[in-house]
Amino acid sequence: MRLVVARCQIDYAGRLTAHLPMATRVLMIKADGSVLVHSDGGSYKPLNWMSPPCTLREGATEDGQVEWTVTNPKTDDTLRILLAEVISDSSHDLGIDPGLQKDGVEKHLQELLADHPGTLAEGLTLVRREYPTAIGPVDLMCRDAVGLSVAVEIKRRGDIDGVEQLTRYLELLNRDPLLTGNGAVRGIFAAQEIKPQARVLATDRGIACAVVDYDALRGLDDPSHRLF
Amino acid sequence: MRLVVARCQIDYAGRLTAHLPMATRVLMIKADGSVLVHSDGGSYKPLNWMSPPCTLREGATEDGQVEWTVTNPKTDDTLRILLAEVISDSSHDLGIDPGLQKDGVEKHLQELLADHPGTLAEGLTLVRREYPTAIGPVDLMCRDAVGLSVAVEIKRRGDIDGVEQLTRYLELLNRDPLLTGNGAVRGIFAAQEIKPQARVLATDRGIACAVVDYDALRGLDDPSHRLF
DNA sequence: AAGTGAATGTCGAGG
DNA sequence: CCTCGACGTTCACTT
Repeated sequence: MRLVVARCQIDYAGRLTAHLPMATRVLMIKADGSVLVHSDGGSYKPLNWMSPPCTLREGATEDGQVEWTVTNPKTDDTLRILLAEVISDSSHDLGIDPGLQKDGVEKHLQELLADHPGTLAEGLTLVRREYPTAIGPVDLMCRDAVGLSVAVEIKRRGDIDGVEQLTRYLELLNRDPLLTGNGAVRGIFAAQEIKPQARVLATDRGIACAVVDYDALRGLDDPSHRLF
Repeated sequence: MRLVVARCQIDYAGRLTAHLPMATRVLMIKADGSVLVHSDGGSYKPLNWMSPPCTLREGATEDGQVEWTVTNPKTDDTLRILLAEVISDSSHDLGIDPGLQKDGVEKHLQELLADHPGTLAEGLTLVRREYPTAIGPVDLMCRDAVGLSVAVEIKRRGDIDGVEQLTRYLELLNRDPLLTGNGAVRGIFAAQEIKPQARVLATDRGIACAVVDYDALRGLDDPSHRLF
């Protein structure tokens, strides 16, 4: 890992072209040759970057300025960095990172709802998770109190895409006589947050919406919240 | 901008929880208090981060180790960094960045196709760009060789979402007698790359697909390619 | 290798 | 302020 603080000007050419005027920035060069250009603001996304695999070639312009050329041989992307003044340049051996452990994403939400389908609708019971169809798996296939099939689509953030997805599933499922024997398959759109447009579209299509409280669900599994 | 190289262990709690075991990493602390944790690999996304607005508080554990606590008062996200060994710690004043100038994204594709609708279908002419409807603007509204209306949806990468979007437009447009006077409004789905699933869905719905060559289109506008 | 869906997405425009 | 769609999306996982 090499860290360079420098006054520089940068040009990128790849899927788009982009230009950064001369200014002081931080250049991070990783062991795999990838390069990140950061300014003192914005969020985690660099102003500009090159993804691996790529190689950095150090050269000079006619007038003696240092110029880096970073190229990705697979995509033909190039990043040209003109260095007007190097303020700091240091290298460090970081070793291999053990990696990030995550908890609390959509998969966990699905697991929790699979364990507690009754929180979505009174009397709902799980038939199976990841119920397979020709166009992909339905998150939860359930049966309601009177024995009708219910397809549940789970999102962390519920927007129109999720409603469209569930609609496609329902169209397909409602062609299956095994599921529709007792009546049409209903849909429930479950998310931690449901956007107004998504709610309107869902309602228009007869799909129920369920806003899920992740912490409350987790509480159901937490021994300290149990009654016995 | 402060750059710290340190052996550290990190815990994040916010929309999810995440943990990074003890290892050597680069910590980037920006002027707005935001923090980025980078390892010597991966791409531009940090292993962990805190977005502004947030504040960094430097403290110590019982056993004397340095501990940083970064908090975002709005979202209640917290990042706890336990520093076992600081290898390097430097600060630099970068000033304000003039910002990035981009060229070559979807807007340009739309401009080029608006100038050359005939490349989408023989005899197609532009009626107007960003044709307004109740559910949003249609990228290009055109008329074909025999006077029928054609709605064009443009994407850089064409996947199912785009087909759904165009379908919604077509449903709405086909209720307008002014447009359907001569016959139903047709749809063209134009993208630099069309995913197989999107193509199948489009075809199933009678929507034509057009793969657009950005460079060739640009060539039509380039004086050096003109015949006269 | 290619496709598909999630993401602590981020970012910017427009209402 | 919120909502929506694009993104050099990136990323992980499946086929």
